[in-house]
Amino acid sequence: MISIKEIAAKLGVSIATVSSVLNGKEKERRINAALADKIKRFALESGYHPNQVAVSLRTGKSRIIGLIVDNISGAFFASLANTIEKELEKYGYTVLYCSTGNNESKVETLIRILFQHNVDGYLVIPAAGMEEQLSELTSRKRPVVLMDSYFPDTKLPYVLVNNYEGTAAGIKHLIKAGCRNIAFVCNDISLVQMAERRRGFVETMISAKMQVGEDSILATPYMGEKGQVVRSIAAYLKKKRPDAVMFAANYLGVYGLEAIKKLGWTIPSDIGVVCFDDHELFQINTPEITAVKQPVEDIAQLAVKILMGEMGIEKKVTEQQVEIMGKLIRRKSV
Amino acid sequence: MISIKEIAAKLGVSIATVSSVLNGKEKERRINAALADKIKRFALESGYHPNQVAVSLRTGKSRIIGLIVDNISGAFFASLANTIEKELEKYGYTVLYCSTGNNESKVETLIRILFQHNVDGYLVIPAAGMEEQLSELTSRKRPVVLMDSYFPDTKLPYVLVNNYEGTAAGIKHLIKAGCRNIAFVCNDISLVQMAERRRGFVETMISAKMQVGEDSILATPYMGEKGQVVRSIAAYLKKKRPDAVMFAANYLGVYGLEAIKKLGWTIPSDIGVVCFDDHELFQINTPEITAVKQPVEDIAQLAVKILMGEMGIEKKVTEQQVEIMGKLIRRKSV
DNA sequence: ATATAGCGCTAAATCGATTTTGCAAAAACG
DNA sequence: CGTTTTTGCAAAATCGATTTAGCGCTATAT
Repeated sequence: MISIKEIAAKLGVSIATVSSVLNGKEKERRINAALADKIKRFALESGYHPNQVAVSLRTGKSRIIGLIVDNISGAFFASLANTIEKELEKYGYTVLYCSTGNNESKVETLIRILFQHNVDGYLVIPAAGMEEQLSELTSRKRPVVLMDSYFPDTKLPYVLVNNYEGTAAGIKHLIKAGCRNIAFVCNDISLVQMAERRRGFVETMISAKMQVGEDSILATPYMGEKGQVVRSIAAYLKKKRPDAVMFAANYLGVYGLEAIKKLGWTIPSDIGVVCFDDHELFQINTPEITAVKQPVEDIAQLAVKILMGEMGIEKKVTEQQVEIMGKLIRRKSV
Repeated sequence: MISIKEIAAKLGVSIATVSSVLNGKEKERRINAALADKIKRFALESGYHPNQVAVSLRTGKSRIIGLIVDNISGAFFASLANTIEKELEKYGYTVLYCSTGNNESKVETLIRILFQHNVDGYLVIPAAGMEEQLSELTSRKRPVVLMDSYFPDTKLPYVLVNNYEGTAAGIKHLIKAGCRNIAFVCNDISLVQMAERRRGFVETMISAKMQVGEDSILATPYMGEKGQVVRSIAAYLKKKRPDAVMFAANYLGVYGLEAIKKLGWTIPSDIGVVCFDDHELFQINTPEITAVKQPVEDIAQLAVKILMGEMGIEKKVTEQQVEIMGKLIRRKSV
């Protein structure tokens, strides 16, 4: 690995001159064009690439973006990460991926490590307990953009699907199909997005003048073991006997399908099904399951764009707290 | 962010003393215990953490491991990444994840970027075209460990499932269940692992004195569009009419299930099914699909261990090219 | 009597870049 | 011709750490 020092020595000039030329400041520094050319040519031929660590130490920038999620598994994340990486590459940035594994204590360590590596900006799927640290980051001029969820009390930029309208679209679809006794299965996470989906369900039902009460909603524990969740859904459905059900998350939909299978019911004749957030399985299942698909790519793209705006790499995006419409994919389950 | 310089100034000692103490070299450098304590206490109280970029520039180490894959989607990768991150955390290392997106030209750039960030070691799911660069890395004392596949011509360490034995186990399971006309569906990738699975099929069939010929194997194009692959599998099965089929990859299994559904055949009465590599869907499908599960966690753990050995962090692992047995998960499809 | 080793710490070199300042020589000016 | 400006580059400071060499003195060994 050749360094700038060696180039300078080989050409008999100072490292300052080499640095200036290679950073395109030859005009500004009035470097002789012939000399500049010679330096550029030599750098190219010798395969010189600046040591990023040294650059980072001096400039405080790293050309690295931290992507923080609680868990890497899951199609949502996979698709998100792919798009983000693709987008960031356009700007010459690399992704440093970290998962916090639902572990609050790890969050602090993690963010500190990234900060000490001069990570320039952060894309974050928020989890409880990181609010403060993320605000701290922004105040230290390390922009943060949230995805998938947000903190209601902060002004941190975010991009996510419109949970309210998405759920409403699903419910309206069921109503239009003639369902009258609609149930809603969600989990007990106290995050904003779940509350919004719930609100979408309740308000849509009310404004359609349909019956909706406490027993229209099942909130299963989030961290529950799979079998348990399936059983609780089955028990709920058996008691409630709805003619349609909407699941508020894709994993709930998957479990729900198993519950329905266990009950021996047939979709859509015995029960109509819609799920918020799509899942690979829904395309393969018999019958295929109607779902509200999250615009994952749009979310990722916009998040990157906002981040780049904050970092001064791109034109600043003024609308910093954005909800994007999801798309109802009509299949065979209604 | 307080720096070592500020600590030294505040305590009226030299930077070197602070550095020695905080790096646990107080004994070696015979630093006065009282002074050492004072320094440690002050560092703790002031929340000092060394700037990793500066450390990296000086030492040439970064405490970062690069995880290079071609594509982040897919359950295999997700599970792998999770375990790797967990293991590396034990050693105080962070993962820098990068995907090459099946793009040969990106590989070079990517590896160079990582190298310039002083990435200490590499965990790689190999793809064509990275052979040379990875060898280059090892010769520059940046250890590389491969997972999932390997390069037959290099001595790079690797950890992967025993493809031959795994396939053989699946085929034997079918034979034991009474199947006589067994088909094998693989893809046309010219990577070692697929060749091994194929060999596992053919040799097991032969040694069981069962008929096996050209028409026992379907090699579908890898990059094919989903619908096309499904159709080609369906056409093949319809013509061949086997009483059992083994799919050589989980995505082939998923497509295969669709093909079988399209043919209107019932599993396992019309056709027995085994798949190499498990998939979430296989547990949910009716009937559940028997599969040879890759020991993903074991692979990840061992790969990390070998890497740490090469980096001198742990005792060197002598067995550097390892194949781990997969596990046949008996379900309802045979 | 001289050489060596130990003490506890500091000064300075170093990693590889960027950036500010400085300084001759050449050019322009009066 | 003497002075100021401009030109074109070099020297040095800087980022924040690690690490080697050495300071000046005393105690022990040769």
